[in-house]
Amino acid sequence: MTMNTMTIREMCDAFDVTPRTLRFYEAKELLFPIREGQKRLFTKRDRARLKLILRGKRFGFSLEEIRQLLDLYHMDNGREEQLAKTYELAEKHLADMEAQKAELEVAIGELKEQMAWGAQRIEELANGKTVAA
Amino acid sequence: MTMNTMTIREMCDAFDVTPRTLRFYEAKELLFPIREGQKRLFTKRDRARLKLILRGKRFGFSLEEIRQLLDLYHMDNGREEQLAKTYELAEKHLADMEAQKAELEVAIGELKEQMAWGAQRIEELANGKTVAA
DNA sequence: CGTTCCGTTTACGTTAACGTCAGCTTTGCT
DNA sequence: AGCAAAGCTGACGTTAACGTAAACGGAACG
Repeated sequence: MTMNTMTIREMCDAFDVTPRTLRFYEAKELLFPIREGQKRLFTKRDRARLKLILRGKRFGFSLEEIRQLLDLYHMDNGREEQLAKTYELAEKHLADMEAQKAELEVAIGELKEQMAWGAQRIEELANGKTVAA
Repeated sequence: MTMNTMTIREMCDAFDVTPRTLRFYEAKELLFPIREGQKRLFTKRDRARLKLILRGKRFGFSLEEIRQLLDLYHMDNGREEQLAKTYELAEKHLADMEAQKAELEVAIGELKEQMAWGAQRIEELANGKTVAA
């Protein structure tokens, strides 16, 4: 059967991060690799979490924010109170992300406009040069 | 006629930043307020740039990246070479932003799924409690 | 005319997210 | 047995993006 855990190096290669980063995330309680003697063994759960961590980072969330969000992905535990709070947090982040998406669309539109204008300028310059030459 | 420049405090109120931030951006050559004696006066151009800076930050670009991108928004100067380079840079950023948008859409979808699942759990808990009470 | 703001410069402090280095086991070859 | 590679634990260094404090200048007000 396929080994269900990965060494730190395998993780680094798979996710393109350094060992330091993985240890750092463990220290910050974002990952919980099990120990075989001294060595860390990363489970499927760790891999799922790391994937979400890296994604979160790309969207500008802090590690602390991400840590809280990750609770959403193993909601199976925790009592009602905690569950509800986590859910609220998720709602906020969802709103955040949708706002971000909307703004991103605007920004993309504007950038495209600018680029069209820039392309025009460049073409004009090219023509001018050709003619002048 | 409406005064075309703003003091540092007016800027802070308008954009919700601190004076320190504006001076910092000036030091980093992101803004170029004119001077009336000692005091800074921010022009319409500065306001447009600041708006773009803050937007860029929300998308996770560094100030240095933003500074380079800002050149795109006053492309009127600079010769062909520089123009082309700036254009290339813009293309990269555009690709970046579109990739970010795509990923964001996936992430939003997944988060929604998780939240639906979480809502289900919460409801079950609520029902269980009601019955048990 | 004193003081209270607003603004300025200079400079050191801070936080997040790692990088880097030293020194120590453990493990796999040979 | 010997030794290099891989991992581990501190612990200090680094960068970006400001925060914060000290010390000063002009102007507006009672």
